[in-house]
Amino acid sequence: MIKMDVEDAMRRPHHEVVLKEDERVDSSGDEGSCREEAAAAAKVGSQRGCQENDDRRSSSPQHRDSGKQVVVATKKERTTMEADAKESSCQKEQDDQLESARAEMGEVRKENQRLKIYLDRMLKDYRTLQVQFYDAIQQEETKKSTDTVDDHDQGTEEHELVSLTLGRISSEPKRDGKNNRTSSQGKNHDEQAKESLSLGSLCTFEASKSGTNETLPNPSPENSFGEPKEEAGETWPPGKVLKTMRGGDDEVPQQNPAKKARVSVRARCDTPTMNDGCQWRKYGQKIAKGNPCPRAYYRCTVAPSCPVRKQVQRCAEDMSILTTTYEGTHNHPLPISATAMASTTSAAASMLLSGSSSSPGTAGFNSSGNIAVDLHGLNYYLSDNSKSKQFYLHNSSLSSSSTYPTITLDLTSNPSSTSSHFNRFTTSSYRPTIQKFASTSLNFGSSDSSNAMPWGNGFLPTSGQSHNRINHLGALNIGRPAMDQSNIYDQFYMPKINDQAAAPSQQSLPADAIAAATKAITADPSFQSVLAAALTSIIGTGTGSSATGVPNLGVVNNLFPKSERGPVSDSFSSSPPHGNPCASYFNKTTSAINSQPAPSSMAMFVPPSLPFSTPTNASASPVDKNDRAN
DNA sequence: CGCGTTTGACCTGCGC
DNA sequence: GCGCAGGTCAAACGCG
Repeated sequence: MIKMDVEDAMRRPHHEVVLKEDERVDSSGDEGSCREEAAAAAKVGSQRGCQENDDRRSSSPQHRDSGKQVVVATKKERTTMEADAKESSCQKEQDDQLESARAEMGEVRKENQRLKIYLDRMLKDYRTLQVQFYDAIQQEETKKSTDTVDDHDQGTEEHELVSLTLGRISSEPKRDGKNNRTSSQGKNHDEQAKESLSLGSLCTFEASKSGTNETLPNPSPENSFGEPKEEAGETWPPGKVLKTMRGGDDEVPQQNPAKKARVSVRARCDTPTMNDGCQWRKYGQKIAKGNPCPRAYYRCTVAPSCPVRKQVQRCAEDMSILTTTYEGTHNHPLPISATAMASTTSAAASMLLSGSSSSPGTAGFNSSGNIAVDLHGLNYYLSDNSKSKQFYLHNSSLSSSSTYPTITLDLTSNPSSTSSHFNRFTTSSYRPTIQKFASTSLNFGSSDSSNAMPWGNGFLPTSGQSHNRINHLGALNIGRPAMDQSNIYDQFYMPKINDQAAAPSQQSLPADAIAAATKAITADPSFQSVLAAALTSIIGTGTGSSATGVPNLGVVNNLFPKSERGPVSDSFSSSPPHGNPCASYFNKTTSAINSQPAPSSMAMFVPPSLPFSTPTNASASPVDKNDRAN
């Protein structure tokens, strides 16, 4: 082919050859072919020339005319020059190609820049619209809330509920006009949240929906989660900072020693610890006074300098309840599986601190203790300790943690309140119930492990199905029936992740259910918003990291050595004191936990797990009594 | 042998 | 100042 082209080119005028070669180069994109072609052309040309010369020579003896010899020589030179010219022209073409390629690259870069700008613009617009949208939604909720309260006879408890909602923007004007917030305020929240959490999550306080309609004291920006997260999560008492630094940790210096928030999570969990997606190393264990169950101390090992610690302790009165207390904020990218918990605790800590800034202990909450924190699409329903069993906010003047304001998220769920609260959503139709926490909710209260988040129990081998499926959903219970979640999951993840374990659930879904869910997703703006928020929080933070533990698209899992990203060995594996009622729990193998981390491929794409246990039973025992007894 | 856990000792803060 | 309790350290230990 090259030969034919070259021969053809030889017959053509030079410019034609150039054109032809351009075409070839363009089509093939291979500079080598051009060079090859040029070489071939030169070769052919020279051969022809030689042949011609030979012919001439053969005839030259007969024509010893010097003039003829000059003619022959001229012809020979011409042929050679022709070949050289062709070669040089081809090199020119190569240069041109390079130039054009460079120009093309430049254009592409410019286009990339433009796209980035465009994307930024879109994100901004999206957030703005989201805020506005939720404002509108909240107004609707305000209307409906009255009915909702009537529908549930645990109204009193609801007053005391606090909701931590991950990932949603719930800058809500609340039930009564007092707290109506303008969208601009919502924007502030958004920006603040971005600044403080880098999660794109927003956090606002929701006013009570109760009849008393106690509302937040008109949360000012600094009251509503606006504080830098450093204050929220990474605040350590001076002594602790010193200790940490003494210990060689690269402690983040900007911690505010004045504040140290703790977020305590109570959940039913059969496993020694809840799997929160993070890597922990146990560094101590102590029998705390008043609780025969030892308290275990864990340190985050995802990053050596990570200041986050957690304490794990069984509830003395209900061994199935595990209390996990988090301190600090991760200063490194987190595996997706850990982001939900990290952001939740961070949000809760921020909420607590922001509240305490104005009125220690309860400030920031409305007088009835209602708080809604919106994070990552997860709703946490909490209640104030002083009034409810579900949410415990204590200013630990009563306990050793007196210097640490602690917010407790009770996920043990009281069926009469939380459960029904959630059931409201889990039994709702596909159309999102525009209620207080409708669009996104974490189904902590579900008694059905297949519905519930895979925390804790969800990772037990027996619950592998739900574990894998929900895992991928990134702990997003969109506040719909479980089936919806499955569909959502399926739609978003199944095409990419061929998860065998998810198959059964998928199969169990009627086609029309899928269609309905699809329709709901595409038709319902709130749903879209929620999903968008969730996806944004996951995808939009690919750069990773902030101290709040922004997800890094799961890359983290591959960044660390196996020992660190491998199974978490959280356990009370130590032998409990003889006769210790906690023995059965402490002696439990950690295999369930250790087997929990998703396959690496999964971990890359999937936001697995909020490893809280899912309440199988409702009993809200007094909270961290065990914690504070001492 | 490396890594994580255990566990006694030590440090620190707080109340009396 | 002393004692108590929470929290941390680090050597010893165990497991894979």
